Amino acid sequence: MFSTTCKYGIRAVLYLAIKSTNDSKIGVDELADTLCIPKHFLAKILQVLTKNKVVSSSKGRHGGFYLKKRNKQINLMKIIEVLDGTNRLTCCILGLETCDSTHACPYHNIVQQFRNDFYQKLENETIGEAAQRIDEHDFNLKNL
Amino acid sequence: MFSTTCKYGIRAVLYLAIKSTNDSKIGVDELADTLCIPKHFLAKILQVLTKNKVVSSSKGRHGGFYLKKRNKQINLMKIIEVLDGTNRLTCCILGLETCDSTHACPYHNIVQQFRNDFYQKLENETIGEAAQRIDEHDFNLKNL
DNA sequence: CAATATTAAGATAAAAAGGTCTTAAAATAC
DNA sequence: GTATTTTAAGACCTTTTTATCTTAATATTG
Ligand code: FES
Ligand code: FES
Repeated sequence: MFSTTCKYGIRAVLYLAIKSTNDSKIGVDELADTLCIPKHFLAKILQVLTKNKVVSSSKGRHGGFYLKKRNKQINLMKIIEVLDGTNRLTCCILGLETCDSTHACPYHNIVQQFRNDFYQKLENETIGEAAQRIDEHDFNLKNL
Repeated sequence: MFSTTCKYGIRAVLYLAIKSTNDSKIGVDELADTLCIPKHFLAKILQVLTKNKVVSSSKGRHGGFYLKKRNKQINLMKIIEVLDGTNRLTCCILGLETCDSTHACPYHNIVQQFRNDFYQKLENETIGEAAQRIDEHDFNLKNL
């Protein structure tokens, strides 16, 4: 469904949304350590996300990655678009060229309903809202 | 969700279920051609499926791949197990080590309901039944 | 300004997935 | 039995994905 890159990216962004503030940024080391993600790989992912204005960063002492208010208003789908492209979520589960109800494969109908819902959630929920939801329900982001 | 291998495999098996009989087997060439799948790659996939008794084959003149009655009674999940392993469908969508309600990631609940349904379908529907359903509703298996 | 901490950038490597080719083996038809 | 057709098997190549490493740039602190 998501590439490993994208899984790492989503988890990192959500973690930042919960734990970082403008005054307390988080370094790649800590982030990679906490979330059990290969450090250099995560660094690269965060660079891409930074370049695409999904996360913010600052260099030097007490620097690190963090989310500005503006970043928290971005919706989750944006992360996926940046890291995986949009096609990955919408293409036919059996790999057929077209995926729509007029060329439905045998599993299209079963899959489509769910995908619409999931898609909606990803498009309508901001990073900030997701973070809040995670906090409230104590959802998991780490490999414990 | 599925690997390319598995997508090809599923489509090929379902096509065989619809079109082949004991007396009219289908060669890799025709199969690959019809379904737009790289020939040698498909051959390899079919070998694995044959070795695992999901499809049947015979060599020589008028040989090819086909499904025996027994093959048609196998459920779809078997194909996936053979080609992708079972883990791919059940693991956490964010890549966390454990995926269950007590260690739910932020999307576990949204995903789990669908996965259960899909899983059920794959486990409960035999290849023969799927073929019949495809025939009835004219579902698509080819890249037209 | 100098020392230091940290991201940015990009080259490189390793592993996995996807795809091709060649030869062998088997079954059938003649 | 021989020629032919077809799968079986496995070596090999290519591309994509995942992961690592090195150096540069930049900001902060003192
Ligand atoms: S056509 Fe296969 S999922 Fe839509
Ligand atoms: S814990 Fe993430 S999908 Fe189940």
